[in-house]
Formats: sequence, structure tokens, C-alpha cells
Amino acid sequence: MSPIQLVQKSSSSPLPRTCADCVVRDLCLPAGLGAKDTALLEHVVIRNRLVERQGAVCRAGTAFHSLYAIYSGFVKCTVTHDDGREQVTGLHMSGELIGMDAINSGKYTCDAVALENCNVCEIVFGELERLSREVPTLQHHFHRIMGREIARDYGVMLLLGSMRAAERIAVFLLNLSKRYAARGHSATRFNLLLDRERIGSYLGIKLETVSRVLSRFQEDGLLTVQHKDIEIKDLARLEQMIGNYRDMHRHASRPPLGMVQETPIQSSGQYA
Amino acid sequence: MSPIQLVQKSSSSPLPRTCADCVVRDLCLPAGLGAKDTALLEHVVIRNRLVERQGAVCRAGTAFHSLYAIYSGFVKCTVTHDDGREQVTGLHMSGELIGMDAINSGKYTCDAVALENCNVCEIVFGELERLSREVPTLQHHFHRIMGREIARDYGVMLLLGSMRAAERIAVFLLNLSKRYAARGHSATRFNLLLDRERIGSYLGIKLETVSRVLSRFQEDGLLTVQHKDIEIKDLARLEQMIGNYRDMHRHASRPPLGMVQETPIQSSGQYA
DNA sequence: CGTGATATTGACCGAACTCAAAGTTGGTGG
DNA sequence: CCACCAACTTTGAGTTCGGTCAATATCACG
Repeated sequence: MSPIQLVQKSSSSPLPRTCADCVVRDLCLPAGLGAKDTALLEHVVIRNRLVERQGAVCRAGTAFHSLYAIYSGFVKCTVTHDDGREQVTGLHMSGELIGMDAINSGKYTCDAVALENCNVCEIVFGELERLSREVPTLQHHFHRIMGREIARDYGVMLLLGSMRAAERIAVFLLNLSKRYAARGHSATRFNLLLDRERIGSYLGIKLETVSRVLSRFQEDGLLTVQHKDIEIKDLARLEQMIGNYRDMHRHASRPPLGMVQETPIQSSGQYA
Repeated sequence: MSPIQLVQKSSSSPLPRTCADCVVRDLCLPAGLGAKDTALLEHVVIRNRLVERQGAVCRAGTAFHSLYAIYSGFVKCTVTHDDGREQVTGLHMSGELIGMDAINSGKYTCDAVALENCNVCEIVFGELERLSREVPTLQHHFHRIMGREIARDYGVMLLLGSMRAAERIAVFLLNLSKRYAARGHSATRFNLLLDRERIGSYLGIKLETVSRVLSRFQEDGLLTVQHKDIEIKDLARLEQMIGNYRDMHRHASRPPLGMVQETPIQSSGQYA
């Protein structure tokens, strides 16, 4: 399998100068706005903040002034416990907003780190509030974005609170698949971007378990994986994994006796 | 230990007729608003929706029109997986808002059930958006409330993703303690309101584990517990449990050899 | 081509789960 | 008022999933 280039490089297309001609407009803050209102966002958005791989979009504990919208690249958000334990709270790709956790306290609670070179837009929060008082559509859409994040969080709680390791990985892969597909990339072949340890941190399991589950999925013909490159061979069967976790530790060659429940997870949830 | 009456009965004080004379005003939506602006909320809030114990404040899947603010009582929110697995996503008490998860999709994603007789205020969301366009303080405060929920969710992810059973319970108890204290109740003696199974569902562990950990905490003199009535005997030591989970399965009579890290969890997080 | 980081795999262990059996409590109705 | 019943809780015994530790294996990169 040759290496996969999934996420568009910031250099692959001309950088947008306005939200109006941004390719991820419909996934982002200006979604649903008319041309006139979109133009007003120019006073709110500071474009083309380039963050190189491993660089920080924002740091936990620092003062909050802006949200960040991802134009290109992939961002990992983590919270860190006093004793050093780290928890990945979200993986974000183009069109998504980060930093909303900071609105209450005025300080970011997460470290947001670029997993590859990123181009992000800074959204000055005070300006966003000002403008959204004048543009009801923008106001409502921003509320929807926050509401979406809350609903996503509840999905993650369900995952962390009541799913087996194999289910968690299946959910994780399917979620990435769906989001890549929504951005015009392949739904079946993509790059994980995270190492096994970070995947584990996000899913509440250890890196060895991640590795073992992926190996098993491969043995079972659900996918092929080589480091961070993954190709899903059987999306349907992967979906059936969820709710059928009991079959995880059986070998594929054995007949899947207990396969009764075939209900996939509610597709609405966006788990990363 | 005699039964404890912790949460004010809706009958114990006259019901407020306006936000201005509501006792939980400063914890709720009108926090920080002047008298004039508070008065404007009358067009937004429909007061005194009584929900009896076991009744629903809202149901997953039903159409979203309003948020709900809790005036009195205690509400449990849950999401349910297709296969029936249930995850408690939050426990909410007076002054808190629920339903924000529904803003995006227009449908509630949670079932919100009253754990005791509740008095809730319905906040018609369209009206709230309308008014918050006119009252910047209200707008910002609402954004803070949503941001607070997101930050809380990240704390729950940390709990579910990287804490041991004993730590989870310690965090849970300390969180309840803090929130009761903030509402003028005892910080050390209160009612859990949830049975062992629901506590477990919230914390991602099984009911037997909840029972065992509570028994052990009692043996160790950290608290006394009888069913849902709990009295914390040693708040400081309970705080030290967090980050010292390795000592969980040792008996108190043994010297706690490994007790080096005494850093409590960041107090900002509100875990329920 | 060597070296350090990452990934895989195996063996073993242990925290939490499962199953099961009492024990306890509160509510209901005789 | 008390007996009974259903629901909840506690506790024990055995199992298992995932963690831990350790030994390779593989890859990226200088």
C-alpha cells in the first residue's frame, strides 16, 4: 500500500481571501449566510494563521479571546490532569470550530495541537458576538455549532462509558470515514494521523490494545492497516461490530454465533 | 443516621413569579443582568412547569423548542444506544440549563428525567435568541453557559477515559459536595438520589463496583453511607484519592506507601 | 546504514465484570 | 400494625478484558 495523501495541503489550492470563496464555507461558521452577511464576517475573522505540525493552536490556561476555525489540516485537543494524565477530547478537521470550552472561564481548558500543517482562521469572539446580534442567521448557526459540540460530547461519553475496546475503535474509524467522506475524501482509505498512543488516549484504552484490535480487524478482513494508513474493506461489517462487541475476541474463522443485533450506532453522532 | 432532606421542596418557599425574585437567579440565565434586562426575560421564560419524580423534562427524539432551567429538584440526563445501553450524561440541579444538545439537530438527544419532584422553567429558545440580540450581557452569559457545559463534558471525558473506579467515585462525590455547598446545603452530608446502577452508568462502571468502592471508602473512614444518604467524613483525604487510585485496593490499616502525589483535580471542572 | 521512535506481539496480571446468593428497605394491603 | 413482596444493596467467587511489562520488529530519518 502506497502512502496516502488525504488532507489537502494548504498549498494545493489558492488560499481563500474571504469566507465567501472558502471551500469549507458550508461546513463552517458562514454556512447558510447570504452573500451580504458573509461579507460582514470579514471584520470577525483573521484568516490564514498557519500552524505547523506539532504547533499549538491554543494552550490550556492561556487567555481566551478567539475561537479558531480549521481551514485545512487536522487538530487534536487534549485536557491534562494535574498528575499528567492526558485525555484527547476531540479531533477536528476542516470547517470545525475549537475553543468554545474557554468561553465560560476566559481561559482555554484544552491544548489544541496541529497534527499536520494547518491553516486556521481566528474568530475574534467579541466581534462574533457583536455581529451575531445583528445577523440572526449567524447567531443561530453559531448556537447550532455549540449545540453540536455538546451533542458530540454526549456521544463520546456513551463511547467511553459503555463500549468495549473493539467497539470504540470501530466507532472511531467509522466516524473518521464519515467525516472524510463529507469533505470529498475517500470514505474507505485514509490516514489516522494519530499514533497508537493518542488513539488510545482518545478512546480510553492503551496503545497495545489499539494495536491488537487493529490487528484483529485486519485478520478478520475488516480492513488493512499499515501504521497510520488504513483501508476499510468492509464498512458494513465494521458497523455491525458496534453492539456486537462480544464477538471481538473470537476468531473470524469461527462462525459468529451470537450475531443477532445488527443495529448500527445512530449515525447522527459525530464522535471525534 | 436519619434521612436527609437536601433539596428544597418546591413547597418550602413561595414560588418566584419573576426571575428578579428567584433564589437561584445568580446561578441561572439572568446572572449578571440588571433589573431592567431581567424584566425582559419574562417574555422568554415560562415558569413553574412542575415535573414529578420519574417524569420527563424532555425526551430524546422529540422536537426542540425550549431549553429548561431547573428551579428546584434534580434532573438526570441520559443518552441511549440503539441496543439499549444507557449512559448518564449529566446530573443537573437548581440554576442549571438543559437541552442545549438539541439546538443543532432540532431534536433532543437526551432523556431528561426528574429524580425528585422538580420545578423547571421553560426557556423558549427562539425568544431567547431574539432577546439576546438586544441584550449583550444576556447573550454573553448564555454563551458562557454553553461553554461551561462543553468544558464540563471534557472533564467527564477525562474521568471516563483515564480514571479508576475509586477515583471516579471520589470525583463524583466531591463534585456533588461542591455543588450542594454552592446552593447553601451541606458539603458533607447529602443524598445521592441515584441508585447504584445509575451512578455506575454515569461513571462508566457497574453497580457492584459502585457498591464495593463505597463500602471500602466507608471501611477506610472516608465517609459513611447508607443507601442514598451519604456523609463525607474526610473531604481532604477523599480529594487525595484522585491521582492516588493505586491505593484503592489496599486496606486503610496498611501504610499508604505510594502517597506522593497529593494534587487534587482541578477545581474548575464541574463533573456532573 | 545505524539509531531512536513507533508498532507489534506474547505472557502474565489485576481491576472490574459477571453471576449468584443473601441481606436490607420501603411500600402495600390484609 | 405487621407480613409480604419487589426493588435495591451488599458481598462472595470465579472469569475476562484490557493493562502491564517485556521482547522483538519495523520504519523514519539523519
